[in-house]
Amino acid sequence: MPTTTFLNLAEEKQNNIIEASLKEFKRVLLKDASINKIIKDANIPRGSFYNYFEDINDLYVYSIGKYKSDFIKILEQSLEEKKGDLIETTIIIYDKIIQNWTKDENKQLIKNIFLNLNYNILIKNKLECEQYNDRFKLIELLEKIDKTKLNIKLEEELLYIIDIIIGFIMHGFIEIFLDNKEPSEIRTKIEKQLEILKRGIYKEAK
Amino acid sequence: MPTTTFLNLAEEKQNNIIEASLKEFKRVLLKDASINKIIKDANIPRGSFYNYFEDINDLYVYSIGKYKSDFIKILEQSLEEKKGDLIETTIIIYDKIIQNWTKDENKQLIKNIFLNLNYNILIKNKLECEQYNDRFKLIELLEKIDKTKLNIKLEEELLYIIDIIIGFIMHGFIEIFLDNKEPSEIRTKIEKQLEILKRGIYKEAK
DNA sequence: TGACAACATGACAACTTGTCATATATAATT
DNA sequence: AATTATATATGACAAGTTGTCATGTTGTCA
Repeated sequence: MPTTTFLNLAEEKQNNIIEASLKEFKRVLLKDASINKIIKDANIPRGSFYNYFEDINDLYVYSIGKYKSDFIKILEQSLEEKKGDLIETTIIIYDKIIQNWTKDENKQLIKNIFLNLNYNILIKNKLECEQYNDRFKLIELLEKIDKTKLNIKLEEELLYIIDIIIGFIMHGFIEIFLDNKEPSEIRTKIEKQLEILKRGIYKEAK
Repeated sequence: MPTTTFLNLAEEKQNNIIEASLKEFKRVLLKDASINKIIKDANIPRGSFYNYFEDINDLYVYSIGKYKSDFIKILEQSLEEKKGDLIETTIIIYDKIIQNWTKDENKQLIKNIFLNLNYNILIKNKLECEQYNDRFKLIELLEKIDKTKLNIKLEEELLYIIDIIIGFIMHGFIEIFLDNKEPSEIRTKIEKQLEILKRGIYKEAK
């Protein structure tokens, strides 16, 4: 998390720093990103950087935040649109994200964000979410899911199912950004995976 | 991949280097690992290192290889033992890996391996597998799975299912190594997820 | 023996990061 | 208005990092 010193900065100066960092995170992977380049580009002295952020990971998680909240917005809209149907929502979310991310000039940045994804970053992110109220938002979202169609016994099973679906989508994006697969091909694959999930993998219910 | 120069080295010298690297990979995450520390510890000159490996990632993937093949062995054994039952095999694999990894002095190293996991590394690994015959092994394994119990239409669906199951297990390990959750608790969770997968999530098959 | 290729070596340039003493601005108190 | 306290700015610096490359050294084959 940035320090209050950073947050008290004039908005323009904050933006300069964020923009400079995104430029760097677009250029190279997080592990190779250079604080030097960022501070030179943003025109701030070295010492100031360390007054604002703990280290480059700290800056990264903060700068990338926008893409996370974009994602959550898309999620909310889609659930609404499909009246709580989990599978249909998944497909439409996929389409919207692809539309948002693959076209524009941000593709390189998004690709790097995916490549940077490791459990280290996920944990840092998770802690941050718990500190803030992201968790509450998640619960609100869960309540919008139409459970009447679902074959679940306990509320917690819903969380497991969502985990599985997120896995499908994430894996799909990886293939698009890294293996340069066609979004349409991956869409088909995800649809098939969802079909499997819908009907179950065992012939007779035990 | 190491150069042939490295592979022609006396076995003891090779081992020295691998051991030194594992010591370093145990100490810190890959992104912070120091080639300097490794070459000093293995007592080889700087230039030699670059005669043997392209960079530290190259060395990492190679050094970690043992754990990967351990995993594949456990997989083969377990499938045999459970006569091809996919779900039962999953559970027993989980138990065996936990037994193998959580006790001994390697826990810190394994933890770091998980933390290092990112799609960057996965891709590097994937390319290596394709180059060698790991892919063939996978196909052999697939043939040992008892498909008579499974509700699948096409062979390729089996691959999707396996992806899902690997997701469960990986996620479980993360929680054990990073959130310090109890292996028994995670076991229960994985069993529940498998149950969901078995029966499907939708009430009526479409 | 000579010639060529394969490998070993460590000095070096060109970076990196995080710290810290010092300077400056802003606010609070006398 | 003068003094004190607090917050912020700054850049030189130590201590590290990596990859390269010219120069040795060794081994093999004609």
